[in-house]
Amino acid sequence: MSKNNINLPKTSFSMKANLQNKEPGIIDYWEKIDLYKMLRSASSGKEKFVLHDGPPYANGDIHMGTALNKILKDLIVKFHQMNGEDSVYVPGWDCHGLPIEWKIEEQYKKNKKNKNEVPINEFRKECRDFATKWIGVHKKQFKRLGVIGDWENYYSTMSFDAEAQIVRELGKFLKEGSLYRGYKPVLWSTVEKTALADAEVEYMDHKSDTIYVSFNVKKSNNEKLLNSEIIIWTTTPWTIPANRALAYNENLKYVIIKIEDDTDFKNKQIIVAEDLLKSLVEDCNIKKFSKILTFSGKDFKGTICGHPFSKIGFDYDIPMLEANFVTTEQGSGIVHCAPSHGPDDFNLCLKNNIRAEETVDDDGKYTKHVPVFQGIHIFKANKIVIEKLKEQKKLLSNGELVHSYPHSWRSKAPLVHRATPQWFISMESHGLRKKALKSIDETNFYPSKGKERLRSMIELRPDWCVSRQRVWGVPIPVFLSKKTNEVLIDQEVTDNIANIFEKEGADCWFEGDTQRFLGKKYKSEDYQKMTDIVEVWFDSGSTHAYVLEKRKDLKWPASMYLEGSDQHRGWFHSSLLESCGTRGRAPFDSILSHGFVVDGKGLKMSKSLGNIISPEDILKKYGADILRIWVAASDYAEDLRIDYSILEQHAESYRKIRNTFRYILGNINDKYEKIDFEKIKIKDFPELEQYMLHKIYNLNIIFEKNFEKYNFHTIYKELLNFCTSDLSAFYFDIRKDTLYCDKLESKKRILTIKFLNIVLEILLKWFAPVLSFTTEEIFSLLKIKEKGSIHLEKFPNIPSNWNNQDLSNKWAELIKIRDKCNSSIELKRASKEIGSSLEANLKILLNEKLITLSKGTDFSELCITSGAKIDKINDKNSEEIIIETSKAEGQKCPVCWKINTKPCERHLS
RNA sequence: GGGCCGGUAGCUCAGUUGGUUAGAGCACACCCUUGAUAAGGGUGGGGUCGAAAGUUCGAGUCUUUCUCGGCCCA
Repeated sequence: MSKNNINLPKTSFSMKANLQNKEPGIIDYWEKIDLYKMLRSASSGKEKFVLHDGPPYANGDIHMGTALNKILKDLIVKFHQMNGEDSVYVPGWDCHGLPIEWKIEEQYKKNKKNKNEVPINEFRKECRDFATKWIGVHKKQFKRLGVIGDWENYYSTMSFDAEAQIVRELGKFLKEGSLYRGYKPVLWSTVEKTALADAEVEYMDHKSDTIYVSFNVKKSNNEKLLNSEIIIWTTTPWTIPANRALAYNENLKYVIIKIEDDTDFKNKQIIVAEDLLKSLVEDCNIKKFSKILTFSGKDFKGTICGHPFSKIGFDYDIPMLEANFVTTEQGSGIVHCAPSHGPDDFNLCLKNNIRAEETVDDDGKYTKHVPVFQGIHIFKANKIVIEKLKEQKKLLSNGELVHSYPHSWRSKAPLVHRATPQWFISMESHGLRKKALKSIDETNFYPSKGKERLRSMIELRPDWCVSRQRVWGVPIPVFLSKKTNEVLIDQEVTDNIANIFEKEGADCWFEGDTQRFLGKKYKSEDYQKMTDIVEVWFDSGSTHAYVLEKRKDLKWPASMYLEGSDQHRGWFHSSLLESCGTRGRAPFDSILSHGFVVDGKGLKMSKSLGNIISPEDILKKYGADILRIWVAASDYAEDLRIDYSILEQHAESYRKIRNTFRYILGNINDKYEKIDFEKIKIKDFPELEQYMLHKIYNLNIIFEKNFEKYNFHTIYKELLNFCTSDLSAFYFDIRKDTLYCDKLESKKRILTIKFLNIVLEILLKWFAPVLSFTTEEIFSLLKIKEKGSIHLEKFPNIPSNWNNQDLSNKWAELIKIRDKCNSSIELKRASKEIGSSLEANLKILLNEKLITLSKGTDFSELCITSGAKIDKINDKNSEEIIIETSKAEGQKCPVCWKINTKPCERHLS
């Protein structure tokens, strides 16, 4: 008589998870039953929750950041779905842009092919194919993570309808008048006659002419500066004709010296930064000079200078502007600014209302905007500039310098910054900045710090440059009048272009008849077609228009946009601006941003540090559910650390959760019985179960409260603690005796089984968004529904009558006594008097208050001992709890293993 | 270099408006169990809160500086 008489747990749910091999089968199952479609039809008519997918770039395998992003999205989508909403997720991809263009060009390079000899649409087709290929790869990888979405009907920025809608969106800015043509310096190759992106630039040594040039002070608030000349230093003499301003740093000290050498500068006063005086004096070979005075950079405020060529046609004011990019590394501490030839110069001048203009043309020749030099090539201009400066007695000194300088990766020719015509969307002309700031106020941010971050960027940003001189993208759908150089603004033309793109894709812009875009109203020979393309942030910033607005299964605005915190300057930003410009408000109600994935020490992952972990590695070693736990358990508001010891820890927690399920499944023998929570008569249950139901009630409140704030790591921690502390170490341990040793028909055992069914259902549902695979494994094992899925279920409704605060208070006291008992038992165990707690008998000494409280409580059951007696403590007023543990005497019942001097009452025969 | 954010036990996270010996789970150590068994239970050790200075009767919690790290910008 032993094992045959007891009810040991039995289940087909294995202890070992073997997730890496089991999960793909579950994904196949979801595809087979078409889970996404089932979800949609099951929740049709429900309130929609739309998490609009920010499109990843269709290029290269996914990394941890992408995995984090997609899993987090999936968690939120599933939480809302199980919350009873119609939670729709349509994934998308970002396809246009330079990185893909670059990859194709690299392939060309390998095959000794020249991009310029390939017809543009052949090249574009290769880009399209490349993106298509990676969409396929990504799709597979995302599905493997357990992400449920409309994978068949995904969106992409290169679909014809997207390309058409991008044209329409830009057309709205054009029509409104906020899209304008301006100038901005870009890195330009005069050899290839093209703009280059940073990625196409190689830095190599280059010998430059250097000059020290003087600018005379014309006006100043500070009298002592009058009659002096400001000295600047530059390595690009050819930019002097394009000079429009001088920059100083108000934190530097400057000095006025009087030159006494017998040169062009004899008896002239010059101004330079004090820290650079010594090197300047050496460089310019100044032998004799006297210091007049030193002053703070702040004193420059309001100073106006004259151009060194003022006498030969450059007769305009050169204001001095404050700029913190001015340093004392080299030069004179005052920087000459040509807004058409440097990004710093450009931005500083823009801030001070000095616009850049086209000073140099595509070939590298000065334009008509530059007197004297018009038609001269800039690379031949240095000599002439130096000569003219000498003539004007403005050249303090000149020399040569070998330094690192940008060159074209193709031709190896040196590059220049050159203001080129670009298309901008004005932040001010139609109140775009104001609208965007208002929208930010009306948006919920998770975490809240995102709001400030986005706001400060919008507050400060310059006009939005939406044009790029590239090939792979949507063309800027604009015509310029050849006669007047004016922009053609006609809604009919825009609509016409969009409609053609919708049918044929944007490739047709680059070949064939131009007349078809213009329609009958205009003649193609009168107009110049733009060849720039739209920058990709405008593409993805418009997804709300061609995805949210166009699809019937979605809604505008989206409930949420969710991306990494870098997207405050990226997609959040461009979507906000695009939508505010065209629709007057943000395309989202809320924004959730997450931190970056870093290694176990908080350092970013990099090849050189060798600390990169790929999702693929984790899937192979642990499986997707462990990765999902990592996401759920981490605080996404900060950076998320990951390494193998962290994963190992989560895998350990997973095992605990898995065994919690296994214990339940084993004891119900895989036979799940649905319990109607509303019909439960709570008072039928023993107090222990009532207390556990109260715990569940409380946990549910925590669950709901934290779901509202998207605090998944709190939810996960609470659920894990519940499994570990409340179930495994407490309830399960106590009820083993009932489950194993009571007869099947015992009322207590039946109620215990009933309770296990309740907990099973609740835990399955609560864990489903995180443990998408494991909960599905259990769900299908229970054979609850043919073609069913845990993901079609809703979160449990916990009846309010499970709440029982009085009972909870009482049990808090009982558990305190239990803890004391355990400590006492442990002492006996340490002294080797007993081993198992069943070898112990307890004598519990309590005050009267606690004795009353403990009435009806069997501490031998609670503490899993063979016996427990309660007695009055000697000192009446004592708050103390005294436990005396003794070794149980008598016979061990072969069934329940309790030791008693009398035969076991439950297991007599 | 600038803007923003962050640094609490080995790990993941809690720490309300500044107030008693800084918490949880995991990991670890030891013990028990062998009827959840590559499982389960018990007990216990461990942090002075990135560093320093300051405000205060009192600071993980406020201020300043520094340091380390992350994102964005230059």
